[in-house]
Amino acid sequence: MADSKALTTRAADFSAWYNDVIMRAELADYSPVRGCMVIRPNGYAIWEQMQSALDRMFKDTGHQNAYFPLFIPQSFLAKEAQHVEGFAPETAVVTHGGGKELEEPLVVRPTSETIIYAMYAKWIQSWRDLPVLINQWANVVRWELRTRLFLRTTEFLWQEGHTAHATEAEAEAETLLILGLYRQFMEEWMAMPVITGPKTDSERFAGALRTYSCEALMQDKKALQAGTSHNLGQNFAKAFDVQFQTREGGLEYVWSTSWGVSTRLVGALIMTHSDDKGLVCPPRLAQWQVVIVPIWKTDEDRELTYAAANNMVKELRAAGIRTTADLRDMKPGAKYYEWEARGAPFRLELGPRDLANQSVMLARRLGGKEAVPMAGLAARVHEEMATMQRALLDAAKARRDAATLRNPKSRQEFIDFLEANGGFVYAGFCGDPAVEAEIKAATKATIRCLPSEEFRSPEAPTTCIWTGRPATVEAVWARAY
RNA sequence: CGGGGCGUGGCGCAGUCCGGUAGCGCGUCCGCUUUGGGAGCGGAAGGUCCCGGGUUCAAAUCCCGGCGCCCCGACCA
Repeated sequence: MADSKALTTRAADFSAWYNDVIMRAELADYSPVRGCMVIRPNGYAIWEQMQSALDRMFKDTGHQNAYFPLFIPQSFLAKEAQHVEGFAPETAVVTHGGGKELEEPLVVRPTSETIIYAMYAKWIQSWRDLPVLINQWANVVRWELRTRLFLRTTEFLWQEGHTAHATEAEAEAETLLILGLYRQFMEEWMAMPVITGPKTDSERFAGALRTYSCEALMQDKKALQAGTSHNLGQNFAKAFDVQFQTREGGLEYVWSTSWGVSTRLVGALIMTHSDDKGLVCPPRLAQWQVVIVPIWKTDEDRELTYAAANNMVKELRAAGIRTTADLRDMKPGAKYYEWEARGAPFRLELGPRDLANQSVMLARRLGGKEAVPMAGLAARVHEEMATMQRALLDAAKARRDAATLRNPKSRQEFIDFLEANGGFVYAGFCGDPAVEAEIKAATKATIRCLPSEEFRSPEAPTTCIWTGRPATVEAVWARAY
C-alpha cells in the first residue's frame, strides 16, 4: 500500500524521481503539444515568487519593464552573423497569417535582442538617452530536440534584460552587476549556491563578446547553468545601427548587455533540495510557508478547531507569513503526505489537545515535530523559516563541496573523478578550444565557467590538466544538463 | 535523427505470446461509520482498446502502414 504511493527514489533513478516530484506536487504536466508543458498552479506560484523577488531587484537597480512583440521578422535574426548561426536551427517560423502566405516569414522569438535593437536604434540618439535599462518578462520558443520538464521545454518563460550604455566599461559593469544580483537571488532566495565566472568562447552566447554564468550543482552531481549575463560589446549596435552622439559631438555605437533567467530555475530548485518524499521548497519561495491541519473527531471539536485554524491563518498572515488552512474532509495523515510532497516548509497540526494546552504541533518539512505555544507563534515561525532557509543553503553547499575536486594530479584522476563521482573539477587549462572539445568528447564534461577570483583555488594550477602545457587559466569542468 | 519503452474508463495498469464479445487498483458520485501519519463497508456511474487498412464467422489480441508520447544519446536557457 505505502509502496505503491511512494515516489521513485533518487538513488533508484534520479530522472524518474524528478518527474515524480513534479507530478506529485502538481507543479507541471505534459501538454498535447510535444515538448511543451503546462505549468500548474503549484508550479506557477513558485515562479511568481521568483518573479517578484527578481523584479524588485531589477527595479531597485534602475531597470524598467517593457514588452516587445512575440514575432520577429526573419531577416532581423540574420543581421548579426553569430546570432543567426546560433539560433536559426532552433526557431519556429510562422509562414502564414489570416489564411495568406506572409511576404516575410516571422520567427517566434528565441530571444529578443534583434527586435529590441531595432527599436533602440529609433530611441537612442544622444548620450543623454543613455543608459537604457529595460527588462521584459516573456515567453520564448526554442525548438529543442530533447525536452525535460522545466529544464528544457520548447516554450519557456523568462525575463530578458537588454541594456545600452555609452562606454564599454559601463556595459561590463552592468553585466557584472546583474551576475551579482542573480547570484544573490540564487543563494538568498533559492538557497542554491552557485559559482560564477565567464564562459569559454565555445559556450558563449551567440553574438556576445563575453558571457558570464551562474553554475549550480544538482543532487545527482550534474551541473546546471542557472543564469547568464552577456556583455554584447558593440556587436548588436553595429548590426542594428544603434548610434548616439557623444558629449563631445562624435558618433559612436552603444555598448550593450543582455541577461536572463528562466523557469529552468524551478527545475534547479527541485533538483537542489527535494527528497524522496517530494518537493522541498525554501520558505522564501514557498507558495504556502505554513499549512494548518485541523484535527477533530466530534462535530463540536470540528467547529472549535476550524475556528482556531482560521484565526491562526489571520494572525500569521498579518505577520507576513503565507499561511493556509487545509479544511478538506480527509484523514490528517493523508494531508501530511500531500503537503510534504508539495514542499510546504511547515505544518501546524491543531487538535483538541492542542487547544486545551494553548499550543500547536509544529512539523518541519526537513524533519522534527514539536509542540509550541500559541503565544508568540508568528515570531517563532519567522525564526524557524530563517533557520530552514539557512540550513538548505548550508546543506546544498556541503553537498557541492563534497562533490568538488581541486587540482587533480593527473589526467587520469580527472577522468576517474568525473566517471565515479561526478561534480565540479577545478583544474588548469591551456585555453585551446580544440583541447576543450577533446575533453568533452572523452569525458562528456564541459567547462562550466572560468571561475571568478573568489572561487579559484588557493594555489593557481600551473599546467593544463589535459595537455600538460602551461595553464593560462583555472577552469571548472562538470557534466551538465 | 539513432537506440529503448509505451499507447486499453479521469489516472496507473493487466489482458496481446496462444483471436471468442473488456478486467483490476486508485480516483469520482451516493449512503452509513470514521478522522493525532495515506480510512472501512455497501451501492453506482464511467471505455471510439491511438488511427487507417487487411486476414477471419469473430480482432484490444494476428498482418501491413501511419500517428503520438515518454526515456537514453547527439544539439541547447
